[in-house]
Amino acid sequence: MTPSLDDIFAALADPTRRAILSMLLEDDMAVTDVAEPFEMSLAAVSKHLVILTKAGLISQEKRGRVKWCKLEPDAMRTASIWMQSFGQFEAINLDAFEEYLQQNELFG
Amino acid sequence: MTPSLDDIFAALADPTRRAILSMLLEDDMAVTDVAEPFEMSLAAVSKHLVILTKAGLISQEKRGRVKWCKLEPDAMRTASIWMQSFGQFEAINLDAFEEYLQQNELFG
DNA sequence: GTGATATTCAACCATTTGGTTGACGATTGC
DNA sequence: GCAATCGTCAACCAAATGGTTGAATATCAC
Repeated sequence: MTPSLDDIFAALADPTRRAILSMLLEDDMAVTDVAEPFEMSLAAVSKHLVILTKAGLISQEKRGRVKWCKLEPDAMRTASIWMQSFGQFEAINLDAFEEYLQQNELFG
Repeated sequence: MTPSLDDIFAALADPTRRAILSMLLEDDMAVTDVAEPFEMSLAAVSKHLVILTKAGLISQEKRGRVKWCKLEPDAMRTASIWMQSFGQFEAINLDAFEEYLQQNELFG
């Protein structure tokens, strides 16, 4: 059951879920720690994690009573590749790209 | 009102809408012609086009009684740039990146 | 064993989504 | 002028979404 573009894009359409993915970019996290910054119930965050897992964007592994969440970049790459099929990236938006790089301090 | 990532990803999450975008990659099209291959009402397709327009993925221009639909790649670029951070830049257009670096004389 | 911690489950709710149909307002061709 | 064409609007519907709460299930620490 490889995740569909439907599932991937739908998962990415929610700001809470995108925030979770950004958090997991730093490091793997337990469900409770993922939920901590959000002003919603743990159960709600748990549901978001299920959606992200079904989309293939993260994986979850239970060790003891703690369930660890891990980013899985392949799914996002699938979506990215679909976008690239539009073949319009020769005119990539360099301003936005530069802004992105600076915001993320990837340049010294 | 610049479209949000919410709007863009939500718009991309539907297979009908992705198919419409692929069709518009070929050429600009009238609403009736966009709707022709789909087994749903014209009104339903018209709604999809509204969603794509609000997401900034297409634009619509009325000439006479015909409304023409045109692909607008900037919105997809916005989403693509957001996604790049999750793939360690493997999927980015390296030619564009190199051009960017040279234009800004960050290389010798 | 007992109590605290980690997480999900189940039932519920309001709102959104994706579709239908029929009527309607423009615009065109003859 | 009038009929046909293009597209949207309005009302409606079923299903999905995103949230809540309280109970339930594991697991850990002591």
